[in-house]
Amino acid sequence: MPELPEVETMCRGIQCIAGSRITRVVLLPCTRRPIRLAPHFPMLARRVAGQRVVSVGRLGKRVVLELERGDRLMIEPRMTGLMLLADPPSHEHLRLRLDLASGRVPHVWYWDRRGLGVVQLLSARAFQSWLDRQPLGPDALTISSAELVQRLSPSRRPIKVALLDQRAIAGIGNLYAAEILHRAGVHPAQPCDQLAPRQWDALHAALRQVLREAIRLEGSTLSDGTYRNALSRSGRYQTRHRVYGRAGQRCPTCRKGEIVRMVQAQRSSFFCPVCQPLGRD
DNA sequence: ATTAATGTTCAGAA
DNA sequence: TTTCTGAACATTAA
Repeated sequence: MPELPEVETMCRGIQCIAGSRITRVVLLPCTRRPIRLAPHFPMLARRVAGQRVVSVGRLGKRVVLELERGDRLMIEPRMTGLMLLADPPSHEHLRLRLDLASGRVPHVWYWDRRGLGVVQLLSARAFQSWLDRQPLGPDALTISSAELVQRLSPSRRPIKVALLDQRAIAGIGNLYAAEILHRAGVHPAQPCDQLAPRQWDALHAALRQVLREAIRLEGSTLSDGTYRNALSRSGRYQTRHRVYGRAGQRCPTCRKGEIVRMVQAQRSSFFCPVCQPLGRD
């Protein structure tokens, strides 16, 4: 579930570790199976000890810790991964602890309730070749209107499906795609190559508004309560959801339409048929 | 007790 | 080249 706003919140929350030296990496026991680590992690883990954290950054939906020797600790939270400064809420599943020699906090944790996330330690070269192999699109938070149109409009795919394609644009997941399309008044099934210029403008504006507001409110904590910020506090954007997870309810914007759930690319899409008519306006 | 749903990425096929 | 399908992951709600 962590999408751009949640991952951005994690990065901001642990920003204070930048400059700290990692004294050791501890993989704590978990109830079932270990988190999915790169196969060579145990060997490379020793490399981490003693290195200073140069920067904490976000790459799409991933957290990237840049270390002083150029190594990157790349964390992909997938469904239930979290970066925490506070102690993890339970002993279940993966806990990766980086002990810090300096700074205000002694440890930073990666905790993953279901263990679906991926943690990789990459050398500078491996990181570069990963970037070459896995070209992410421009970040959704900073993409320009022209770039959005240029990258998405040639496709015949439904706009909802294209928004989820990280090579086209990086950071958007299922939840925010639904909210963005609703705010823009665009039907999720509308083919990209059939959006009118004014719809692209609306989409670009909605993209910025929704993501910025979601970051301001520290992301969305759904009913399962898994997602938390670095200090273990819930996000608050879920109170602003207008369509996501609200099938059958009246649309809070127009108060006329009933939110519909449909399946696209094996994912749930939610939209209001009144606010989001199919077609060019 | 079984099944479906959940979000994301990736391998492989059309 | 582009687009689609299915698998994998762990857990829980139905």
